[in-house]
Amino acid sequence: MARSKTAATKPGEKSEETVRPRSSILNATVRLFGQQGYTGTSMRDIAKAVGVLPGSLYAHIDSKETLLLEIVDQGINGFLSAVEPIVDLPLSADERLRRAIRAHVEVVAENPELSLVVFHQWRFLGEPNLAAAIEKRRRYERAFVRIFESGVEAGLFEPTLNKRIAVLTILGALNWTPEWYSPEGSATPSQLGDMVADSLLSGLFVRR
Amino acid sequence: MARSKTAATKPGEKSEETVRPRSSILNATVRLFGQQGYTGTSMRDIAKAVGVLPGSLYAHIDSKETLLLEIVDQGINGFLSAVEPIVDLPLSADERLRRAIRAHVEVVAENPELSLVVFHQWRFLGEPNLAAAIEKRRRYERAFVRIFESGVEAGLFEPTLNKRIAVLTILGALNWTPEWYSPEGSATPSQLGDMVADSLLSGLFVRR
DNA sequence: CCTACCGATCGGTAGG
DNA sequence: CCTACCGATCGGTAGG
Repeated sequence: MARSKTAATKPGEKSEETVRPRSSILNATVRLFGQQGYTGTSMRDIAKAVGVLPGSLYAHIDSKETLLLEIVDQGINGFLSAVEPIVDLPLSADERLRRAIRAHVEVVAENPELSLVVFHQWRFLGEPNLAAAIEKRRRYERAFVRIFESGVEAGLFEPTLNKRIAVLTILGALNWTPEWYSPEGSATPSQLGDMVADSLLSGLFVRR
Repeated sequence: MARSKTAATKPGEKSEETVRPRSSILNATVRLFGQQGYTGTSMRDIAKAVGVLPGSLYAHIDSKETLLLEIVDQGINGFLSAVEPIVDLPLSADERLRRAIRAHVEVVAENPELSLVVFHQWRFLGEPNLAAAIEKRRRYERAFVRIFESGVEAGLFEPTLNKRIAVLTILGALNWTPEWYSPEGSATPSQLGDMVADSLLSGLFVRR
């Protein structure tokens, strides 16, 4: 099995290693946390998936919760760095919202299991990190709020809509995408994002 | 099963019991499963919440998974029985969709924690019951598909929308509601449902 | 990364 | 519903 000790590689030195153990632990953990949840995954599950004995994991990671923290934090950052730059682009609000939705679906498609962890497992973080994760999630919501608000100000979006509910509706639809996204589908992530944007922006009624 | 009752009360006999132990176990379990998840909740957590020693729970329930099964099944049934009767009502598709959305939000508001369990914890059911739960979830989705399709057939809903994505968008927004619903808000569940329906049916653009 | 192991906690049961 | 307890599994560690 995994007979790959990379003692030959010193820090800073160029390495042609296949996969460094830390990354393969993180990858396996993302998959397991996504499928079974944080509390439903044991360190032994992770060790088995990596092909190592349970105790050996601790040569590369600090604790189960540190693993969760790294995954959730890196995961949220992926969404933030994809969507936040769109907020202030010199484009109409509907076009910016469409691009934000598309970006969101693309990030989900890049790693659906990571997205599942991001949306569902952050609750299990301990208290200093929990607050930080919640704050980052709020930042993400705010990006959509700002686009929506600028659309209302521009006279483009319906001002009588309840702003909070409208944004929560959009975010709900988006946060649910990792639940149904499948790489098997024929549509590209970008096309899927456009379809979601079509539904959300123009609603269901026939365009006349 | 579980014919274990307090010995003083015979079946059929009137009982002035305050809360029967079975119900208080189920109530506590819904709350804990909703907050900590199925795998994150121990039988000892439940026992403590009920005010009883861990072993005593088994006088009233069969197993942890049976508890989950009952909760998920009863929970899904609540959504199905609220929404399915609306599908074939002699009303326009948009009015039926609005009522279905309102009904969904009302069911969520009735017991947000139960809704969280229904939407997130069904994965942990074992195999005969898992398939049954998935089938019931599909039935729920089909109710919305049918309303949407009848709206397209009636020339009311936009036929160029991707049907599957449009319905998944709606369901995503709805399935996310227990994540943000708070009984503290000033709007009633029915009003909240209307706001969600406003966003989803007509989209964001100004009505002219 | 393995061997060997720790104390704590898990779901659940026998017998009252 | 309690007492008393079961074997299994948990996250994690010491020392190589």
